[in-house]
Amino acid sequence: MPWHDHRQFIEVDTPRDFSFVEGLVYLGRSSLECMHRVKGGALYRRLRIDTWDLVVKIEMPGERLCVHFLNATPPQWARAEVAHTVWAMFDLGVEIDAFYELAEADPILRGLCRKYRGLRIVKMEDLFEALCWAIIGQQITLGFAYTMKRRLVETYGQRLVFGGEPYYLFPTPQALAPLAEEDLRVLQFSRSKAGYIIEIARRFDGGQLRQTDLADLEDYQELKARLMALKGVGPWTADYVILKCFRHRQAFPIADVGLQRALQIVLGRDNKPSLSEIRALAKPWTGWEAYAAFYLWRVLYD
DNA sequence: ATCCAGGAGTCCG
DNA sequence: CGGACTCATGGA
Repeated sequence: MPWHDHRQFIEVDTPRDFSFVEGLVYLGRSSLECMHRVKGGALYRRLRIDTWDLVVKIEMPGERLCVHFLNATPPQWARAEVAHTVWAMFDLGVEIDAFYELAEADPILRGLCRKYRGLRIVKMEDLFEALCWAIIGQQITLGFAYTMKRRLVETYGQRLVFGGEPYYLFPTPQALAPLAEEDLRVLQFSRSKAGYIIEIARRFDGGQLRQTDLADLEDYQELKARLMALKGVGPWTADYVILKCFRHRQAFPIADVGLQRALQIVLGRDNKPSLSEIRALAKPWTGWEAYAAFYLWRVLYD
């Protein structure tokens, strides 16, 4: 992961077949997103690196990703950490050639991979945030999900205003662990979702649940099982979170309504494919299911 | 009112 | 295990 230091900004080398623009399309897919902003071909967001609380602008004017430090000048070790974070954020370590090779032989993926070439999974670095977001998004419209997340973030996250714009850190487990269900119900969380999220916050806070422990798990099935052991985390949430947070590329949220809608569009049908149909279609995608899902979602953002 | 939305838990054979 | 039923909440 080679990077170049310029003190007030860093540059990160990028592999072939990486489209920053496609990453921005994904990140900018909803105007209701509260954790970052896409503006003028750049991504603006807050980044917590140990004790360093950074506001960064990420752009790609040339062959390298460029991360500008807007509110501080972090030390060299923290800049190195930022380079690593950005590398992971855009999944730059994945050798995507194998996926494209597989896609060329697949009637569904072929067109998608040609059209959206360079699109890589945009990751979330924080497992707790990913779990909360997935649980929030269960069985409700995305618009309402964004509203719920914004309320949670505005109420329990940490706000920083820079350049007249608000930047938030997602609520920590420590911030949510002491809550009672009613505290989230007033934000229009259902009783069950409130309970799930608070319980998971307590697991993190108590140290029984640690992202690093799960990241060490080599086996996808074991990781999925560990996530599903949490109340409120079913197959869809587990796969969604693995896709967004972990390296395992087998993750495939097959029950995802968006995925089904995307397949309906790509197949040019007037109804959504059944789970068994999707299973059959996804057979050739073995080992790259997460990328297949991410590319399919992309058709929803056009 | 009715159906849907980036599901999960539970129970049953 | 796979299926059926229940729960839960706002939006269109």
